[in-house]
Amino acid sequence: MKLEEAKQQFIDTWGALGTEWGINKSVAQVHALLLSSSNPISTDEIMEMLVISRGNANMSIRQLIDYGIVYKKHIAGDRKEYFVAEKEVLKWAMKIAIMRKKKELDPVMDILKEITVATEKETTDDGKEFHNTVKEIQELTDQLEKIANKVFASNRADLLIKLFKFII
Amino acid sequence: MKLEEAKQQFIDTWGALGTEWGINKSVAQVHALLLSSSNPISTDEIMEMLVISRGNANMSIRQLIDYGIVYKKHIAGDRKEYFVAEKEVLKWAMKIAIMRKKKELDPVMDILKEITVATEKETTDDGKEFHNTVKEIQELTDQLEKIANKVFASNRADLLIKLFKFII
DNA sequence: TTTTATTTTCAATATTTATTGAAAGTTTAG
DNA sequence: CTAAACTTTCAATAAATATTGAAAATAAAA
Repeated sequence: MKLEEAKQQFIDTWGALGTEWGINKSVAQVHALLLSSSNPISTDEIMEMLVISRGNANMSIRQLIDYGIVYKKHIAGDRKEYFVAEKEVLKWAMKIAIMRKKKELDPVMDILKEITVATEKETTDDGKEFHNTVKEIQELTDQLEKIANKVFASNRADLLIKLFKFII
Repeated sequence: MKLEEAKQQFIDTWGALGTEWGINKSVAQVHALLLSSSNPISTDEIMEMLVISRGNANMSIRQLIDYGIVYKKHIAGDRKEYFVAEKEVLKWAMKIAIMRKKKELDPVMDILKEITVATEKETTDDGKEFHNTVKEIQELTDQLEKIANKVFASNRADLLIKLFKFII
């Protein structure tokens, strides 16, 4: 397999995986492209290499920058903006996890909590069972969130993985 | 908040969360509806309560049954099929996790492995750096997969959560 | 300042994904 | 067996989501 082929396959795979998990294909592909490149890349190069429009390239880059996993890089004597991806895997993986948790999971956890409280005083069997179901989900996500928060805060997920492998 | 209101909010929230994570809205809503009900529910009731078509209801139920998180329930003297959701949270959460891992993550891990091997002998700086990036991703996912497999196999994720809370 | 290069925005359009509903298939009752 | 009850399938359609591309905005150079 030639290098360019390998890179292309990586980009395609990343794009497909993103799609399945609710991440825009172009965003995932731009991320993969930047990950697979040693040097900073400009918007024009991204457009050309992924065959996407300027608008799409621009918005995808911006989203990755918002996630904090891609940085702008100024190149002396060039007016264009260049971009590089955070290459440390655990670092960007954690940033994506933190961002998605905050944006998508936290609001749901709040609602689960609300529902749990609101159904506390149900008297019917049906009401009590629903309360218990929601409460169980809420308590489990709560425990997982506490663990996740500690992992995120520690910034030493690598050590934790080692520890976990040792224990289990 | 009235019980019916609470249930509806649970169903809506579940549907929205599913959508964000690549799970069909109707599938997630049917799951939530079954979770929030003490008694088995028929296709007709699902159609009525969620205001969806027979085809959609049928396919959503089937998918949940395929996941192994919803069961058919025969009711004596009734020709209709009724359905109940697995109520034990950890049980269905694990089943969903296992299924998605197998279907969506495992193939990607295979490809990452392939790319890692295929770029082993790269000689250019660019080639070597790409190889390292992919290898790092591959190794991390590999470690996480091993942990996940053990957790899945143990069927005692509850104990592991307690253990983890204790350690960290 | 004016010109030119570059980036951003967003309405229009294309693509993908979800949903419908009626016909075909299946099962059970009479 | 035949009819009725129920389930499944899937082509057609609708809805949601992603992408384009050109105009507007911004920034740098002349």
